[in-house]
Amino acid sequence: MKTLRLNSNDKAVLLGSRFFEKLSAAASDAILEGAVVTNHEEHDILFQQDEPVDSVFCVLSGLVRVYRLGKDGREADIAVFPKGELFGENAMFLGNRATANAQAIGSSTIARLDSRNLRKLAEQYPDIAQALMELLCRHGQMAEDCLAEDRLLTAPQRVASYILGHCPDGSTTFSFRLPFQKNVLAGKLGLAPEALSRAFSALRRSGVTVKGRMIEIHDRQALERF
Amino acid sequence: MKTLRLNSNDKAVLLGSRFFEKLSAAASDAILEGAVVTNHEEHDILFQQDEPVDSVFCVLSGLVRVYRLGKDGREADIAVFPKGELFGENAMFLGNRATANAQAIGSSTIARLDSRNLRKLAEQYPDIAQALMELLCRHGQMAEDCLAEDRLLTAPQRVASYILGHCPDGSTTFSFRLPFQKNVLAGKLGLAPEALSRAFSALRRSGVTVKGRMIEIHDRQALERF
DNA sequence: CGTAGTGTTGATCTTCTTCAACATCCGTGG
DNA sequence: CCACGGATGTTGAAGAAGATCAACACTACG
Repeated sequence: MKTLRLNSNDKAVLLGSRFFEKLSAAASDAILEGAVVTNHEEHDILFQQDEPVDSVFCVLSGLVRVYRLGKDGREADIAVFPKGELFGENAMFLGNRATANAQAIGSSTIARLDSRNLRKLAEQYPDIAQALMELLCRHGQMAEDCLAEDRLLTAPQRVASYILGHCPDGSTTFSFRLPFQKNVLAGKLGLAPEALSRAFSALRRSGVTVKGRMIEIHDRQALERF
Repeated sequence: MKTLRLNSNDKAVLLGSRFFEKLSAAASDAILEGAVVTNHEEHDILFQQDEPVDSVFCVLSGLVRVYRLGKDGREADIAVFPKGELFGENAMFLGNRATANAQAIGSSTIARLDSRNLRKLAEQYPDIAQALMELLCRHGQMAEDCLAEDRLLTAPQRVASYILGHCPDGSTTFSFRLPFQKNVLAGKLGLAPEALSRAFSALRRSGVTVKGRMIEIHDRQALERF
């Protein structure tokens, strides 16, 4: 795999991300010092469970799916990360071993930040430590949210919840475009693609229109009650 | 609720916990400065979703269940914490609001560490920041593990996995006592109590004996294959 | 225009929940 | 010490929710 230096656009994406936004320029520069970029085709594997990993990753373009493998080869998605999100930071605290697999969805550009460096910097800059804690917390929260939704909600309810998550608070009517294929959404929600399809059918009766990747919500309240 | 100072036993439990073990005495003292202890009966609520929380908690004795509530009142366990475990640290990074509920299982003693103080100390002592990151990472990992197991394993497989988690690596035969009622285990595994019961029945045919809270494994390999 | 990839629908099967009945365990008070 | 009652756990039967498999539709793109 060819590794490149960051170009200015890469840098802009990184600095605009949740992780970097509160950091001083000095801290950011120190982290990005030595960062590299790789390009990936659809389905490329970025790292695999139990293998050594010495970077923290950031999606510069495209999408990354993080998942675990079952003994039978089935896959369970843990998270899907869009442009601007850091991931793979867990390995840093667990002996530099990945606890999951990561795969590019569509062709993607990925930045790699040296985790040893990041760790050292976290000792030096309290801001970086703080940013790392917030990152870990967000990711923990994401997993807990998923777990709770899986256990409390049916498939159509999970889909409704996902849709509502994209819907600004005030509005009763709203529409948006899915940021990825339904395939991927199904995985993220822990559903078979067929189940997602059926869930959309069920929601259609509650004022949700689905055409391709476009979702229209005609009655927010109805969805919330679902 | 009556709040007490830490007694020497309380301190011993805290200092022996995963979180404190790598900290210097100075750091530990600084954190425990101003810590208080509360006693709770079974089912007491320690904090509730969306309510302000300004402490990080530690179980000194007993057990604590962290869970979310569904719209219909159903509950989904996120985690169960035994003696010596810190919890509730997420609120610290999310505007001091709890994102879940916490409840004592059986009568329990709980330490409360001021989160504002802890946060300040994390800036000052890199060790503390490091310990916090490891805590967050562990808890995130726990949630991801649960999520993956929920999605990849059937009820008997999840129970087998739980049992294997208590079984030292080398042994083929092993026995241990459940650290809590089956009720609680069911919740932790995301199962109805009946499903847990049936899972134990299924495992009995693979060399697992269950009598009260005692679990005996007669053939580790058989369990792993399950 | 044809083909591969993606999504939908139907039918069936498995798994788990739910509800109800029953069994077992345990502490309390007679 | 025994008897009782409540809590806890087990078992059975019915039902709901999803998974899976198969067929088909739609779309995109060469």
